[in-house]
Amino acid sequence: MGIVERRERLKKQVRNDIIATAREIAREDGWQSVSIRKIADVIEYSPPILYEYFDSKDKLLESIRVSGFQTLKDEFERIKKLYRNPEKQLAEIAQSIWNFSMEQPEVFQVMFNLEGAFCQSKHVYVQEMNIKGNAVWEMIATLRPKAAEMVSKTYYEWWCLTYGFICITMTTQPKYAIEHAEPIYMEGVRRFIKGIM
Amino acid sequence: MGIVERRERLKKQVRNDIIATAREIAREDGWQSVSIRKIADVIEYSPPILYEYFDSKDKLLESIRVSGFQTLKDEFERIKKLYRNPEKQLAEIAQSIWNFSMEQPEVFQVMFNLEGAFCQSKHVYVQEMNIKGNAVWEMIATLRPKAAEMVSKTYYEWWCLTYGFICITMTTQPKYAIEHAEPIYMEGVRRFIKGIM
DNA sequence: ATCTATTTTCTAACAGCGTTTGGAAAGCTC
DNA sequence: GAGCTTTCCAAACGCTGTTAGAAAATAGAT
Repeated sequence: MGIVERRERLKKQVRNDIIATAREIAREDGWQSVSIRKIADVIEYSPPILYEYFDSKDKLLESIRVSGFQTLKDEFERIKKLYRNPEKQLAEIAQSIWNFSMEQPEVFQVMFNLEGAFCQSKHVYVQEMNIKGNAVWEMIATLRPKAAEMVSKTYYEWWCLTYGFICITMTTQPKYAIEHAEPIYMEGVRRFIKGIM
Repeated sequence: MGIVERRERLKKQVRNDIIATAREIAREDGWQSVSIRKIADVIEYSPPILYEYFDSKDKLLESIRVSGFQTLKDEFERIKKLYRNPEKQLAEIAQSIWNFSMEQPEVFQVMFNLEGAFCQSKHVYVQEMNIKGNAVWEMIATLRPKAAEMVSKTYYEWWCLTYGFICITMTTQPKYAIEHAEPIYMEGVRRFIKGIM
């Protein structure tokens, strides 16, 4: 009686195809030119079918945004377990965010509404940036005992440093210049970590 | 024979109205909901009229982007003349960028394609961020004599610090939290300046 | 003042977008 | 094979940027 299972497998497959296609188009021509109809064309279905899988285009983007944040969070947890030294942990996290944003720029763009990507649901990063149970916040707190408010401030600065660097590099730099920007970023990160110790 | 002059005045007036209306709508409902038809409605003309003033919607946004960069550049020059101390100059510039971005967020959004604003013309900020004749670059160079390449690196870091801070604050922070973020930013700027002296 | 030429303006349309509706087609159960 | 359910899509709605061509308003000349 594998009929139901086969159906569900197929459903999942199509759902993945939709997301993958959206990202492919975005990667090649930018989020601006991602449309329901184009995705439908590629996955060889009619446009209304997409609404069986996502309530709206916005919800489709939201799901990409959510899984982007999840990917990062998983990375953070992995690093947290892998290294004991918070200094090392933070440097590794910085590196992993950079890599993520350069390897999957289209996801990063959706996560922060960059470069023509536009997804309404703010609640995602409001929740994800929250300090409660946040790996980076805890690392900063471990680095040197301080009042929670001070840690939050430093956390905000960290956030602006890393994401700011990436956001600006992504937005203003041509592709060939990106590898040039990376060491500047990592040096800034190291200086930042040294500065708060 | 003031006929031609009157016509040109009127033309200029309408052009300004178009830009002002676009910005108003953007400020209230976001760039996502700025449309040619809505602008036409407000200025009480039919949609095709806008094409007498701008080749396309993109060119309209481009002109807002250009004048945004021009406003900042003028500010920079003003500050450069007003203060002799490059340390003070940089701090003032940081403050003026912050103020600009918080007072005219819709312009800042167009300048960097944030929050659903999307304008194709990259050449604008490629040119504007260029180090040639750039006030900030020169201030950093004056701060401490270094090789030009080192100055450019520091300039890039400055750029990422300020615009990164603003970009992230604008994208992730609710309105009420922005005044809270400003001192963190300015403190970061001061530390940055101290760090490169 | 009238007629013509020019400029200004708008109506109507095109193609594309996200989304919804109604029903056709296919699959499954009995 | 009949009846029921699920899957799917053609067509349409209202929106978008943009263009073509006709209408209206204006300017200059007679």
